[in-house]
Amino acid sequence: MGYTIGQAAKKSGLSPYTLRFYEKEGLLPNIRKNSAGLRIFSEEDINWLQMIECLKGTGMSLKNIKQYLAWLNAGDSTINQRLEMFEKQKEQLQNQIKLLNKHMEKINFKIKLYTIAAQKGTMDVYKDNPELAQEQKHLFGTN
Amino acid sequence: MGYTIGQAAKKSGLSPYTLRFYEKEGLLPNIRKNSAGLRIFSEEDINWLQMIECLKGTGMSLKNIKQYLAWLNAGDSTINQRLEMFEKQKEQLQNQIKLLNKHMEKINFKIKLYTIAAQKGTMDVYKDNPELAQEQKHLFGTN
DNA sequence: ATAACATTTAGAGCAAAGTCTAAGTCAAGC
DNA sequence: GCTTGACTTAGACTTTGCTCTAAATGTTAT
Repeated sequence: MGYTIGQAAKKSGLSPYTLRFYEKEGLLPNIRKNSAGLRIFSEEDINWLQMIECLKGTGMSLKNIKQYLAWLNAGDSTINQRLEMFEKQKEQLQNQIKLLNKHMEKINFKIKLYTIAAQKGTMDVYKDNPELAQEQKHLFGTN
Repeated sequence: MGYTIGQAAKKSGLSPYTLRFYEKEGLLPNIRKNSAGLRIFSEEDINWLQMIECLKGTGMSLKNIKQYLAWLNAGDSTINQRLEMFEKQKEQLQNQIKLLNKHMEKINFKIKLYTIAAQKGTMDVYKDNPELAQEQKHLFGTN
């Protein structure tokens, strides 16, 4: 029926330091304390930590997460702001994934290149594999 | 035949401050200077900046990028380290993309939820849409 | 009942990655 | 020949997000 800070840390993958820090910052309101003054994290608190991880992991700053929390606490009058926030976050996330896929292409090319180079023991691979030069230019060329 | 720092900044999307900072940190070796002492960025320098962006964008620290640069400069004897580095980076990137897709599911759910809530003007949406509660639990439940 | 361990607080410290300031140089346009 | 604007340097400052320290208190196992 509730987790200590250490247990919550394990469940969430964050450190106890981080959890205290988040509480200090106002990102974890309403954490209960037991008679000895120890924080008791509820299942709900753990879920909220997961939401924080989701937002943080998609590039939202703690400051903006705090804003979202404020809207949550403000009730129904902020539904539209919250919807708008998630829509923006979605768009941003789509762009982020697109960008990462582009990065993946470059990394895959480098792996291909270095695999050949490793076999030959030299970076001088273009003469035997002229198509690599083309691909290189396509992936990295700026003009 | 070469860009000033301002032009290179525009081309790369970084600020002049950042470019100077990168040079100070040793991430941009061999930047030429003209007779007046102005930095002249070559096409190659711009391409290298793109590679930095790729590595940084996939979570590599500047310190590790510097290590890669050191391997590049060391020549053929470091081909295997570089290959290994890119393979690790690829794996990490795959995990990152997987995680972002999970985050995307949560965000899509929130958009669905808030869209309904916005129509109704209240967060009390579960009674009319009991399937949402299920989905919520599936996406956010911890046990 | 004592050692070992987890937790509490306030506040200091830290690492990463920039970002800016100040004082000076230089080239171009009016 | 003077102003405007981009550039130079060294070095200080900022932001974000933790991470740790110290001293005290509480809990658990032996």
